[in-house]
Amino acid sequence: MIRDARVLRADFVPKEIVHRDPEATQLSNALEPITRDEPAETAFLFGPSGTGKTCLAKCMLERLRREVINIEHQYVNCWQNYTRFRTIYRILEGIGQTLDVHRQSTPKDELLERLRQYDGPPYVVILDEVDQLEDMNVLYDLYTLSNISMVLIANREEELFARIDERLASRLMNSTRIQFDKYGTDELVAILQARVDRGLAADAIDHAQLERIADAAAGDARVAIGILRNAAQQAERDNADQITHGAITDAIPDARAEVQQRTVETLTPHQQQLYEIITENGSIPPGALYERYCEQVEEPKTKRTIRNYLSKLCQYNLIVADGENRGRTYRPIS
DNA sequence: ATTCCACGGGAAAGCATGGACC
DNA sequence: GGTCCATGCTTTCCCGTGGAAT
Repeated sequence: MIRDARVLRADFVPKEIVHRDPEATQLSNALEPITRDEPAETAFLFGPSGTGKTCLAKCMLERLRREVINIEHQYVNCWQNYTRFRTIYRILEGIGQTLDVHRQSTPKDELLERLRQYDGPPYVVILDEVDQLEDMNVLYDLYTLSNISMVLIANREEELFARIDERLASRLMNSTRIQFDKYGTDELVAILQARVDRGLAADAIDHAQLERIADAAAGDARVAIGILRNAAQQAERDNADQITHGAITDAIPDARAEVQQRTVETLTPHQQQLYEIITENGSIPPGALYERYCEQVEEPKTKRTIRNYLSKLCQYNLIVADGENRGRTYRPIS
């Protein structure tokens, strides 16, 4: 049934990107100066999740690396590396400069200094989920490094630029901004088909079934591929050589929940407790929430800390805060 | 008008980590 | 080994702001 499990993974980067030609061309144009040994234009990729931003960025850089012999690149997920230090650390890692960087020998900006002294082949950095950075000033620092080019990925342009300060924003005026829209059903089917061809046995699944998956995924390729993967794994467990209708039906809620579940697991126990209280109640005002939390937890943190947690949960799209100040309530994301 | 509650920025304290030095 | 120390990160404390309830 499953011939190549890798292509069913969400983070698999195909050689050819399906249905993103205009976007690919724009990105390619932004990166093109590199082939002349000049710094690339800063490129922004905006769009909802599962629209191929990360995939396209990785794919294009891979291609560029094949064409231009000499180029370094590094992918940094700012969700996991949201502090200034970690972001820069990861970037240094991409050029193997971290080995002897240790806390003690790292006065303030030794890290950035090292990047500045970098003197190798053109270096392109992909900063994914860049809106998760706690301090956008890193972008300014990175921008001032002429030997490093950036591809920045985020969901919403306005929200990101609202957090970028004036001087950086004005310098980014001439950057390339590429908008990604949700996939249509046909496009999703084509994406799924490509994975099926490479990853599954022939006849494992038919066109109508792919359409059904595509519909359920509502324009999100990551979800679509997740459904396909779960259904295929189910079929494999059942020793079936075809994916059944039932397997798909079962896989749909799983795939949606999976993304959220993974996020929840990255939270601390206290944060998870808060999230649990909120999901159990559906909607709850801050006062009651804090009370419940104190009841359920051995050594409760301060209210202020809980506010920090809550805003983190909001950022992670696990909960929403309705209303301002006094009238605020928290509820789980639907 | 006053009190109450919550928000969120900033400073400071606390905690864990891992090299330096003995 | 043991102690010291700089650093990054988390948590707490302090406080100004602002809307809602009294």
